[in-house]
Amino acid sequence: MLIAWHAWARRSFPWRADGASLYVKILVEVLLQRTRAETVARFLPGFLDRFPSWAELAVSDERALGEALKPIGLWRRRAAPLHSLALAVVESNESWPIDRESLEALPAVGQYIANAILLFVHGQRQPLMDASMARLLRRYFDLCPQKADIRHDPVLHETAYKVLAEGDAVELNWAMLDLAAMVCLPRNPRCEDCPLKRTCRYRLHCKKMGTN
DNA sequence: AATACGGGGAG
DNA sequence: CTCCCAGTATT
Repeated sequence: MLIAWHAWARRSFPWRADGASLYVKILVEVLLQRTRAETVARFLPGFLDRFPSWAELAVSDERALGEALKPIGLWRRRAAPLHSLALAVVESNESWPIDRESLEALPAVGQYIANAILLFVHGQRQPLMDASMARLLRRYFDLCPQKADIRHDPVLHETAYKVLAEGDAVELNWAMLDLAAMVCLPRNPRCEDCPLKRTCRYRLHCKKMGTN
């Protein structure tokens, strides 16, 4: 069982803590883009020291924000959109849209972060569909991706919604992300250590055809 | 459908 | 040294 495994193997991050603010939860999703969670975990305290809220972020100098983001990379890519997002959030008095179209119209918000907002802000059963969750689902269910872009792959998303249909959607998301990050690795997956190895379709596929 | 963005960690 | 990382915006 995925949740049973996660109960003892779960990774602990500041933004997963009970007291984590909505600001921290959404902000980190921007910081986590193409960036290891452990890297963000180390970087976050100092960043929050300087930018503790949407308001502080909104009134900050964009160049200074870029400088602050340098240690985790993609700083030029993140600074402007993040600053614009902060302005929009303050302008709306921190009330988040509930429809996907409005959310994805926000700066720095794409398919993934829109789902994160629907999950964390509105409590909807939405998948945090990143590259690693896509890999996990593709392997476990032996899926053939319809699209090169995981964000618009109906098979991946339908499968994810089925997984999230029952139980704690947030915990299930974290469990899948953690399993993908620690066991279902991109190159050398540790299948022998996997809690799902009994039912995973990837093991057979793996032994017959090698890696993928 | 491809690419750029980016510093840092793991093998 | 190469590959990959809780993606997004642009071409």
